[in-house]
Amino acid sequence: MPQITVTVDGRSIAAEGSLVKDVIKNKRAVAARVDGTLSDLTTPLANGQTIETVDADSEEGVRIIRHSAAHIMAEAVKELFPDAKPTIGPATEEGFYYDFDRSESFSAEDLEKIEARMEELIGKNEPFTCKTMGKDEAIAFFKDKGEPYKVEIISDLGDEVDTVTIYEQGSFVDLCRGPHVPTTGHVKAVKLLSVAGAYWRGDEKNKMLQRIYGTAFSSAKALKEYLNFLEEARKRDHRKLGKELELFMFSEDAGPGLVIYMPKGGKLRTLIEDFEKKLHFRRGYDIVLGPNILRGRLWEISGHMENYKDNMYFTELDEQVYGIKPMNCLSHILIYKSKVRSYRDLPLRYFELGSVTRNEKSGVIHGLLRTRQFTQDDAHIFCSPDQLIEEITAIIDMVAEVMAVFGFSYSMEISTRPEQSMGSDEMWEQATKALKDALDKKGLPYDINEGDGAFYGPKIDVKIKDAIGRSWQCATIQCDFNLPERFDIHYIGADGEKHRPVMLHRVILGSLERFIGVLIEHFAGAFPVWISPVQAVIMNITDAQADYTEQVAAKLRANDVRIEVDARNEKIGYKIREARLQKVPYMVVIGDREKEEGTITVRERSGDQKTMGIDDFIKIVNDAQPVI
RNA sequence: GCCAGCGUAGCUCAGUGGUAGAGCAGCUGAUUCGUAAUCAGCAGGUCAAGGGUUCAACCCCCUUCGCUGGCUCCA
Repeated sequence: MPQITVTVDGRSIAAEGSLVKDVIKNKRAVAARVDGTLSDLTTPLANGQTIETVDADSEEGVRIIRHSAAHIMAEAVKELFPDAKPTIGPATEEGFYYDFDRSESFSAEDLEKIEARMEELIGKNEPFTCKTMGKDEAIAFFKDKGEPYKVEIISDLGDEVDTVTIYEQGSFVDLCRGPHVPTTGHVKAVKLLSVAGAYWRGDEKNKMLQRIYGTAFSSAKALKEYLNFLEEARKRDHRKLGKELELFMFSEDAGPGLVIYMPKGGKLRTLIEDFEKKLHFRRGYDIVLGPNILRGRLWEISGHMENYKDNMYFTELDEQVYGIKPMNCLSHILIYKSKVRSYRDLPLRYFELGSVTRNEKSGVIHGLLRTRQFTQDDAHIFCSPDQLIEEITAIIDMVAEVMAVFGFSYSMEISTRPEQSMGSDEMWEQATKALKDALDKKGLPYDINEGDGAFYGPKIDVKIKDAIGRSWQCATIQCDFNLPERFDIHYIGADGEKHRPVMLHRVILGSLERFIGVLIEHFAGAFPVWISPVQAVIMNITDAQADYTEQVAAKLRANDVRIEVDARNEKIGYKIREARLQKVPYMVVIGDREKEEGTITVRERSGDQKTMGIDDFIKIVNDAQPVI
């Protein structure tokens, strides 16, 4: 064997051995990057290669572990349920899944059995081996094994592909690009999580398969951390907290996906709305209000009938069709059209806390995060083309400002033209470019999300990140050259000629329902003082302080502090416990000492407390209001 | 909409083919107490709804509604 030299993790060495694993010292390596390509450790070495170790704990390493775990699961499933036909089984952000075609579905007990079998297979430390096969040979191979889905996948590969790789471990063979961990024993911690239906190739016209979700990690500790995270997420679930904190409810009698705000939720939402109204007035927006139903004809013009009809509800009045609005733009356009506009009037910014109604499929409804009726903090900006970038950047600034107030970090992406859409390619290009230019000008990074724009224009989506690292879509900025044309709106330019304005559709919080749901989970129900429905519970130690407690309460109320009084004949510990469970920011304790001194004792959520004058406390609460 | 699971008191949950239970919350009384649950008593349910099987159904079967986890879709 000739002597060869390779570069391993930046160090040039003479290779001893013939495989990648022979030159890697790292015991936790699960795979390697060979000249930049992810490869198995069993890949043969060649002279001059650059090899980088992929450690089990790295992001790529964990992904490979999960992918291998999916194969191990498929092996276990095939052993226990020979009739199950494997389809695909990739790693995902947080774990892996494998889809099977099987007439019966998997039960929770089946999952336990499969998981137990997986543990055994991992214990056997079976090697993963990779083979290359010609396409026709592979098709014959999987046909012979009775695996039609694999045959379909291979058959659909383009003509430029003439070989495929297959991986084998134990009794299981799968079509797979790899790479995989060297042996099953490298999957140190695995857990099956749930079963779900999933369409073959994600198309609802196709057959429904059985998907098993699981996750795997490089260590038992990492798995435990993940399970703790799931537990934490469950504790923060806004549906649970919404009930416990009496913020909102749903009623079987009212219908699914229809939020009913209870007094505390109503207060919370009103506070957010008040904040937004003030914010928008200050940023040069006008507040407008449109009707909830508009003539069908108008939705024809806008293109909704053609592109959005499935999401809309319709009603009939005086034998005429009316569409219940799924978006707020139409009345705003009508306001624009209500008189001749001059270039001097632009930009016009119309803001509406508009309730929209959309026909969401029954299966997608989810608490406040996905409802059939919700209220957007919506605005439409009509401007001249040369004002466009400036307006977009102003919105981006506003998003930054608002997210800072609520304490969210965020990232952005641009969504481009979807299949179902209207308008010319030039318009779309122009609109997409405007969005990109605005972000570039601000020097902000963004991803591209191909084909995910609105039917009338591309958009910038803002994904906010919550306290436990999950991201949520809230703000969106959409650039629209289409509706101005469809509604034939214009302004008179300095040249005395008619010009077409551009329209920006934008929301900052998005759906107030969704945003409130996210807020609940982000803060785990312990809202910042300024939006807490109840800012303080005033509690007396005994009846002896009842009069003074009422005086304190009256003064706080008179100074806009949102309080509740707990004057029940209960021990102070009991009152504190309840207020804590309700996540109230401040508890105001009043005993004989406070009564004599004319003070109050303010206890924070943290348990810290301080005796102070009533005015001091009023100042603390009022100072919690964000400055905008 | 599709696949799977679930639906018992206001809430969290036990329960069995033979006419339904606990804790908390609620109500009443006692206790007047300094930082996460004072004690006692009382009351509370067409077991999601409708149909079927059975001598008998909360339990088994069917249908509908709702919820949960996914798929598809999306603010």
